[in-house]
Amino acid sequence: MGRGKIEIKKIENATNRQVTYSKRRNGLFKKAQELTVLCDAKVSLIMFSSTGKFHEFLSPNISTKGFFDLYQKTTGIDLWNSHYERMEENYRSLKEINKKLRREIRQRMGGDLNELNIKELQALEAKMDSSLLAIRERKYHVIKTQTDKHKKKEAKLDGQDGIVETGGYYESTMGLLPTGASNLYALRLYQNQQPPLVIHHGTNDLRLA
Amino acid sequence: MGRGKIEIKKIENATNRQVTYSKRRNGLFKKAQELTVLCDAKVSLIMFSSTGKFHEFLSPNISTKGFFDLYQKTTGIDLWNSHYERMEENYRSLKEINKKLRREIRQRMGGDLNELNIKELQALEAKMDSSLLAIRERKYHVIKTQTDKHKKKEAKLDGQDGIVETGGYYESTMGLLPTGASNLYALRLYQNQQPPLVIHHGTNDLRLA
DNA sequence: AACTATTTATAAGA
DNA sequence: TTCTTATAAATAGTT
Repeated sequence: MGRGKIEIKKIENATNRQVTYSKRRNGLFKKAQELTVLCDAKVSLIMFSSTGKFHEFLSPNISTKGFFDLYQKTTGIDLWNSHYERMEENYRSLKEINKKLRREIRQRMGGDLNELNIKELQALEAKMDSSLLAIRERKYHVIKTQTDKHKKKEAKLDGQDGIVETGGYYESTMGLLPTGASNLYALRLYQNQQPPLVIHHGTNDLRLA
Repeated sequence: MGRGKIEIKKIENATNRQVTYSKRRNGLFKKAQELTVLCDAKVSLIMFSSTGKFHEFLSPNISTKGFFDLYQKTTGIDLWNSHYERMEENYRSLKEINKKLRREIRQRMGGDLNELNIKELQALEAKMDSSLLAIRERKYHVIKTQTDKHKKKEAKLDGQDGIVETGGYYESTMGLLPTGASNLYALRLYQNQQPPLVIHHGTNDLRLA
């Protein structure tokens, strides 16, 4: 539609190509706009020129995000959504577990005890008792071992870095996670996730699966 | 461009609108196709009719996923990606914290003790001791209160549901999370997230922020 | 960026 | 829907 008919194949002259791109792009956008209005349709039109320039048209009655969601819902094409939702679910689950683990610890430290009834208190007391026993046994064992070592080698005790190191580890874990990990990486991360924590209260023991 | 000029406003007659949609859709696709070839451009054209019917054109030289990635890369528009990445980051962080919380609990229960040195063992023992004391105190307090109540009212003890209920809660939390939550919900979820767990080892107390 | 001769798209009718 | 065709609109090549 012009002074002469043209064949539909790549325009080799770069300048010409750019001009035609510009003209036809506007034409396309206008048509998209008209279709939106005339037919009450939702249209998304995105284009990149051969030089990488970007232009976009989107019906005013919808957001890009909404359009994308609609696209997925309609096509059933799953680019990332199901993964995303599973991750979201897992995220919530982890948060919930975390909350409970924290409460567990708090109670074991003697806090939040007014949330517990007698039966629970007794169970907790018993557990703590046996735990304390195990800790003492272990302590004596370590002391004995080290004392033996000491006697044998006349060497100093080493290993003073335990708790402090652990503290540092906690903090670095919090703040220094890498950003900008790719989605593919996330997918792998998800697939390698550890199995869920299962806590058996029936037998009154706490197993960490 | 037809037998008569038309005004660009919504076509009220549904049949007419449908016909026009169909015709103009084809026109748009043809133009998009031509632009792709003539100008060596990448074009994505997606449309939904007012009746919800879906049609799409995509340049043959790219995939939908690739197009979307290109879109994001070029525009820098952050539909979900930064949210997604932050969530991913948080997810990893939570997993890490979870792991540590579990270890914390295991140790408080008398397990994994061989990871600790004497100093740590002594600190743990002391904490456990004072916790046990607090638990016992609380237990006696509850017993006394309930005994008093009992004497006053001649009523039975209630509240037998503590541990069992908690166990059930754990399990339901694991398996019965809702699926298909919307992304918007996820965003809110993220924004409402609790602040990170901070554990101070320097002062040898464990605070849960 | 304009102009304009042509080609192309399409509104209305069948 | 699909075809037809008169007419509106888009645009290729030119300035």
